[in-house]
Amino acid sequence: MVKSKFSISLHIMTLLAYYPGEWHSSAIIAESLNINPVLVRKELKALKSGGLVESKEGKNGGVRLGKSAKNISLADIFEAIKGDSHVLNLSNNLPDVNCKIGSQINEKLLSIFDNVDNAIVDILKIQTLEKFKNQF
Amino acid sequence: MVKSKFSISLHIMTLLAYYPGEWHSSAIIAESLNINPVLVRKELKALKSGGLVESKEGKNGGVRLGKSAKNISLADIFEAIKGDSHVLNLSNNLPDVNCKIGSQINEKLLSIFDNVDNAIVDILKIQTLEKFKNQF
DNA sequence: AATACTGTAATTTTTTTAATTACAGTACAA
DNA sequence: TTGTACTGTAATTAAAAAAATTACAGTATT
Repeated sequence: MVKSKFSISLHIMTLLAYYPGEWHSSAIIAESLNINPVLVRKELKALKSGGLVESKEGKNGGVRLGKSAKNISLADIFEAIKGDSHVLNLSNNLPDVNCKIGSQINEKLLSIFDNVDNAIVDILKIQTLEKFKNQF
Repeated sequence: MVKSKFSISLHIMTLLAYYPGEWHSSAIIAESLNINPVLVRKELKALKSGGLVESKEGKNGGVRLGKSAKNISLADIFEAIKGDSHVLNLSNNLPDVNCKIGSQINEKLLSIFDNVDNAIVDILKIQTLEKFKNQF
C-alpha cells in the first residue's frame, strides 16, 4: 500500500517543513491528517530510517525534520516509504506454471515494476520539500 | 485498484498476442492467471473500450486482440485500465480543513499524481506488446 | 434445440488497511 | 521523586476493498 502511504507521509513532511525546528507530537499531526496517531507513528518509522525526520521521546517530545527541507526531494520521501515494495503489484494468485506465459509472467512484470518505480523517482526528484511547502 | 489490474491485463494481453487471431474464452484465460473468469471478463471490459481487444459472443466466442501487437504499447494497456484513477492515492479520510496544510494538501497531491501517472505512461510507451510477448 | 460462450448484477468470502487498545520506556518539570 | 506527556510497538478489532462465487439473460454456432 505504497499508494496512500506517500500521501500521508508527504502531508506529515509538509507540516514539519512548514513549522521548522518545532517538535510535533503524533497526536497533533494526526489531527491535521484526520487519522489515528498510531498510524502516524508507524509512517514516521520509515521516514526516520531514511534520516528525513528525527524524533525525541518523553514529555515535550515529538518529531521534526532531520535535515533542511531544501535538501529533501519528494523522491526521498517516496523512496523512504516505498522500501522493497513496488507501486504496481502482481496478482495475489500464482499463475499456472504449466502455461508458457503464466510460468514466466511474474519475473517480466517485476522488471517492469522496477522501471516504473525508477520513473517515479526521477519525476519526483525535480521538486524539493521546501518548494512544495511554499505552495501553502 | 490500478496496481494489480495492470498485471492482470498485461498477462491477458500477452496471452492474446502469443496466439494471435485465436478466440480465447474467459475460462481459458482465467486458468493461466489462476483467477476467476468473471474477473477476467471485467478486466476485458476496460481493454475493449480502449479498442485493444475485441470480443465475440455466443458459442466458440471469446476475445482476441483488436489490433496488431506491434501497434500496442504497454502504455496503451496502462491507460486503458487506469481510467480516471491514479496509481497513487489520497488518504481515505478528509484532512482537517482548519489546518493550513490539511485544507490544501489534497489538491497539491492530485497534481503530483498526474505527474506520476504521466511519467509511468512515458516509460511504458517505450515497449510494444509485440516485443514484450517475444520474451516468452 | 442443445451448447458454449459473453456480459453483468448481486451476494458472499477473503484480504487488506486502518483504528483502537494497551502498555513499556523515556524525558521533562513541578 | 512523582506526575505528565510523549515515543515505540504489539496485539486485537473494525472497516473497507478486492476477489470469488452464483446466477442468469442474451447470443452465436452447430
